[in-house]
Amino acid sequence: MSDEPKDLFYHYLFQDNQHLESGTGSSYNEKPSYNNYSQGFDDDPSNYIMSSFNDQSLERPVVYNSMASAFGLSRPPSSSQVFASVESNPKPREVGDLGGGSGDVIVTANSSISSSSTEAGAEEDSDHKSSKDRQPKELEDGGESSKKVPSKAKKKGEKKQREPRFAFMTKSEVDHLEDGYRWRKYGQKAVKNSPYPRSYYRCTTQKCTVKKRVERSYQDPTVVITTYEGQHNHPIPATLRGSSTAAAAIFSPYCMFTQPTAAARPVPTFPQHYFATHAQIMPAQTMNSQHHEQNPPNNPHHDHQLPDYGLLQDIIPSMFLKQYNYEP
DNA sequence: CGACTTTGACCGGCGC
DNA sequence: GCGCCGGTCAAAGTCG
Repeated sequence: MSDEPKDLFYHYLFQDNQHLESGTGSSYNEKPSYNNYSQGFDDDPSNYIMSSFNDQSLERPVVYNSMASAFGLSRPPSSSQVFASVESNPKPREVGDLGGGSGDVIVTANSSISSSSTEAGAEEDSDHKSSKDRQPKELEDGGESSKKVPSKAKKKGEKKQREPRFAFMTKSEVDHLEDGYRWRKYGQKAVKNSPYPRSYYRCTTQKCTVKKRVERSYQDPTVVITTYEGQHNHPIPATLRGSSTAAAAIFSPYCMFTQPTAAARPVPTFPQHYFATHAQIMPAQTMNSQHHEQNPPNNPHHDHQLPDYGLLQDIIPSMFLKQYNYEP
C-alpha cells in the first residue's frame, strides 16, 4: 500500500445513493468529513476502497439473502459495527492496492451475517496458484528441492486478473474476526506508516481461492479492515474449530448480519438488535452524529433515533447478481 | 501427527 | 537500473 491513493478515484455512494448515480469518480479531494472512528480511514490508504457501480442497469435487485451471497464473497466478519465497500471488477493492479472503480458503500450492522456462498463458480483460477515462478532459495544443483518448484506461471506481460474484493471496516477488539470459514494465515507484513501489521489469510478449503487481508487502522486501532478477495466455491464448513459460528448463523431473507458471536467480542456501539433484520446503508454524517452522541448501546431511546436509510438491496446494482450468478 | 502460525526470503510492479 | 513496497512462498515452529 502506498502513501497516497495514486490514481484512485472514489465515490461515496451514500452521498448520493438516492439516485444511484453510477460513480464516475469524484476526485480524491471530495471525500466527506468523517466521524471519529472512521476519520482514521481518511488518511489511511486502505480506506480508498472502490466499488465499481458502472453498471448501466440499475433496476432494483431482488432480495438478498446476504451480502455474501449477493457478492459471492465471504461473510462479513462478526462485529458490532461494520463498514463495507465493494470492488467488483477491478482493473489489474498491484494486489496491495484497494483501488479500482468508483462508488463506495458503507454498511453498518451488528455482527456476523448469514452465510450461503453461492455456487457461483467463480473465475476459479488463477492468480494465486500461478502467482509465483520464483525458485526456491536453495535450488541450484538440481537437488530434490528443485521438485518443489511448481511450474511456471504466467506468461510474461500477462497481467494478473484480480478477483472481486469486498472490504469491511470493523470496530472490533480482535483482528481476525470469525466469519464461518476456515482460514490459513500465509503471511504477515508490516504496513508502511502503521504500527500494525497486515495479515494474509487463505481459505483452507481445497480449490477455494478466496483470500482475505486483515489489518488494523493505524489511526483508530479499534477499527479492523478486513478485505475479502474472490468467491467461495463451497458452503461454510459445517464444523468450525473452536467455534459454532456457522451453526449459529441466523438465516433471514433480509438479514445480512446476525447476532454477535462470543468469538468476535464485538464492541457494542449500536443497539444489538437494530440491524438484525435490515442491512442498512448509512450516511457518514449519521454515523458521525451517532458516534458523537455516544449513547449507550442498549439505550432503548437510541433505537428510535436511528433513521431508516433503506435496505442494502435497494442500492446495490443488479450487476452483482448477474456477475455472481446469484439466484434469489 | 495434522493443522495452523511465524517469519525471513523472494518476486514483481511501480516510480524515480 | 535501482530501490521501495505489497504480496506470496515455504521451512520451521507451535499447538491440540
